Amino acid sequence: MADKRLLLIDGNSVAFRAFFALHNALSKFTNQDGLHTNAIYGFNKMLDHILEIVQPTDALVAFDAGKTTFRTEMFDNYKGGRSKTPPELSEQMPYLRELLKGYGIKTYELANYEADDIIGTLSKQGEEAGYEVTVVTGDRDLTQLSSDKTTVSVTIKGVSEVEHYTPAHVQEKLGLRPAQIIDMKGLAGDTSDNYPGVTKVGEKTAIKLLKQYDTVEGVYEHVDEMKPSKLKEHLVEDRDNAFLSKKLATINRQAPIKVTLDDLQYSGKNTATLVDFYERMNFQSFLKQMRSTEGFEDQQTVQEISYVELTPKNLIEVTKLPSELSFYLEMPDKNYHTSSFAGFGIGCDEKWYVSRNVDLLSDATFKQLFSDSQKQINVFDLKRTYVGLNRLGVLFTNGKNDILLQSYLLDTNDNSNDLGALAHRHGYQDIQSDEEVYGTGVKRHIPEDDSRFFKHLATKLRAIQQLVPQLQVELKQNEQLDLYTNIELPLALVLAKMEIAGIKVDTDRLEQMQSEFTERLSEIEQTIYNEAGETFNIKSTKQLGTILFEKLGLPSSKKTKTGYSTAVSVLEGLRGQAPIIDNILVYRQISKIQSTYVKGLLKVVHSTDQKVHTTYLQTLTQTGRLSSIDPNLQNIPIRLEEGRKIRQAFVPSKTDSQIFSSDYSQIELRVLAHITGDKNLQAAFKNDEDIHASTAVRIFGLKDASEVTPNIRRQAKAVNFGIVYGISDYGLSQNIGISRKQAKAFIDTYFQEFPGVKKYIENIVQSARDKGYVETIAHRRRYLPDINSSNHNQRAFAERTAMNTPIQGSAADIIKIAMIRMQAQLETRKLKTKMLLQVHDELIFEVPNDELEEIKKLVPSIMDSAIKLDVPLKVESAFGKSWYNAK
DNA sequence: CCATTCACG
DNA sequence: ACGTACGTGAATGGT
Repeated sequence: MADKRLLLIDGNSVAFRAFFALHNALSKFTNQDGLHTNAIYGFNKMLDHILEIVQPTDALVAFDAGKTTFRTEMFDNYKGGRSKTPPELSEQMPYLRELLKGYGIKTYELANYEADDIIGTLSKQGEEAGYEVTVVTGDRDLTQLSSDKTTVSVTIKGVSEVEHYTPAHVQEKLGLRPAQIIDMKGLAGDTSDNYPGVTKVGEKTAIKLLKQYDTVEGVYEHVDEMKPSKLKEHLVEDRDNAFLSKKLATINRQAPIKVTLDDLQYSGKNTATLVDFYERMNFQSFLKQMRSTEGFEDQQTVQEISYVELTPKNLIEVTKLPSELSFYLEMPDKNYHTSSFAGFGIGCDEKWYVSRNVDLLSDATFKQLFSDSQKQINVFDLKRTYVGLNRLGVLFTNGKNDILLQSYLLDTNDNSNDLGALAHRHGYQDIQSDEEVYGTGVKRHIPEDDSRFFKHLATKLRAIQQLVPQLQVELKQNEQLDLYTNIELPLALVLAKMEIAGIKVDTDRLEQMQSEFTERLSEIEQTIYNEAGETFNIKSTKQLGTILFEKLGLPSSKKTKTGYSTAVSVLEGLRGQAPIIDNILVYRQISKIQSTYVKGLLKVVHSTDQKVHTTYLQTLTQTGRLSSIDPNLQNIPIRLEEGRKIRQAFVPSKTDSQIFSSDYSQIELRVLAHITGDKNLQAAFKNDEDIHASTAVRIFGLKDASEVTPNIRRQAKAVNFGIVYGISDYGLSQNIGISRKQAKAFIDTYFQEFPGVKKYIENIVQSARDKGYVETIAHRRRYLPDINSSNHNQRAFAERTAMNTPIQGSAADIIKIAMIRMQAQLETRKLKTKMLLQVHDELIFEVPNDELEEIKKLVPSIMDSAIKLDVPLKVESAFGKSWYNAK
């Protein structure tokens, strides 16, 4: 084996081969995010195989830079007629580059040149520098590069098997020298690259001619001597084509590449990067393979890091740190309102201070530090940190960069609660995930070994520092700095304060409800057992299905993956056919209230203050809405009276106070009117009309609102909802129980009456196709990778999302701005009123009676002026002695 | 750990 | 011809 071995891979061609080799199994190769991975997988297999054989000292993967090249300039139909790359393959290309990064192999592309030319140029340079060169490709044209120093390996049967072309092998297969490949292509042309060659001349004839005359030039020098024949006529006729085709087939071996052989050293793969990558691609077999490799543990370790353990004695040192710092507070449980504290770290520029003793944070040193406006503290998850510090009696007012919040804004999928995983996704490798250090499931625990724990804390601080400038640049590129700085960052503090405030729960009321429901449930249960003729678990859809559709022989309509559907919509269709149906519906309703709301809430009331403290997830939803967990206070019942009574248990924590609630009226349709610019929709809001009624007038062609019956209004309302959700005739027909044809007619009329809305829908879908994402008013961004999918369902879903996200998301932007201004007003006016909850278009407060008059004016005025739209925003308010009474 | 159901906007 | 409304979280049963 030579000392210097150069491996050159044609990235596009191998990826293409890999994709089609595993095309049958396409649906099996998808990761957690729905990304197809078959080409990446196949490419990886090929790489492992070829690296084993070649053991290169230097390596590069070349990619095509784009459609236009110097060849398309020579012949504008070059590669014309080729069907475009399937989106399921294109979506994999960026990840292929990530894979190669993990393998430590450089990639390169050059505008106006194909990957072939890069490879031709480097192989020539390599030969001259004394390398043994191996070229890997799926394209046999490249065999023109084979020589005594260069082997061209062409993938066959899938991708990991290759056929090695040496000059001898070319001779054996074709009877030609490698250099004659281009002459063969000149005469025969190439259908896949769409250039013609000579009419009626294929590979066979071309080879015969070349054996006699050696080259295209040779053929034409002697064409006059040939006996008259059809072949001769074609040769003469297509002379120009032959020379052009030869030129097109010739690989440029002097492309103006910017890489040199010195850049291509190959020193083996980066295990940590690959493990992370394989996890994201869900490549279990490669992961297993890596774990079984010897020295895996060693390779996992990140770059060394030093730290100082903080103690009361050296506490003073943190005051001497520079003004911009990283801080991390470790709370092992998911719920930070109740979690224990494991430790913390602070520092910058390789001076990392760590400790398990969180009591140190309560020292005046830190109290001063965290409210010093001259300092800027960077963290991962500001809201979590704020609440944690608050529990330790420390007010945290100078948080600057929250890398969790920032990476979520950059890509809403990037919302993992693991700093290590986040860092890896942003290309920073010197950190392990919590899972790796703390373990998973029941085995998860903070290491007893100080050095292991402290090192992990220090690497977190380092990762924060490294990522802050990078994310800053990316936010700026996306025009999202304003969204971060003026909305999400201040909102994090507002939310923290709301969570800390909590809402008081009347547990006596809940317990009273619990015993009432228990009694009612056992009565209904008995009736159902009697009607069924046996006892069974009513909560089991499987058992219930058997009883209803087999034992009682009721007609089953809808099925689920696992059996009969027993959803409400199905049961409602069976009403009247058997008395058991009504009882089951009532049982379901009551037991839902009982288990989720009565028992569920009682479980999470804090015994210290009789309150529930929800956690808002600020970095979860794909639209920019908040979500609420543990408990979820955004889905407390309201539609049915039975459930609505739950709201009686949410009460003011102080005497002589009220629960006050303000909500935006029709905010999504108002946002729709603004974004689409539709004049008719805007006029309805400007005139403060009942929007569903005026929609009804338009789509049913009525004279005026007086002709709108409740049923017609209901249908118009469903159409309005449908528009916001990204309408389909089927969806609408299901929702209001009409035929699909009728639904389609409604939609068509709607678009005639509201042409601006129609135009918007067309434009937003096109823009999503072009850019790959959609945006809200405040530049919140959602990527839609499926918008160009060849799968109809996925594509249709992405199109509906493209319509809905700017609307739902802009409404979320608006209420977030209102919340920030509201909290600011409460503080500057030194009011005792507390903002407690947000339910998407509604804010709930606890208001002392003597502030009620002020709040009644203040809240709506702030909410309706949060943002200036082309239509007015409308806010409605109510208050009472419980949330139930605030209606 | 996934599927189903149902609570909310 | 495809098979559907958009965004969430919690409880439960069953593998």
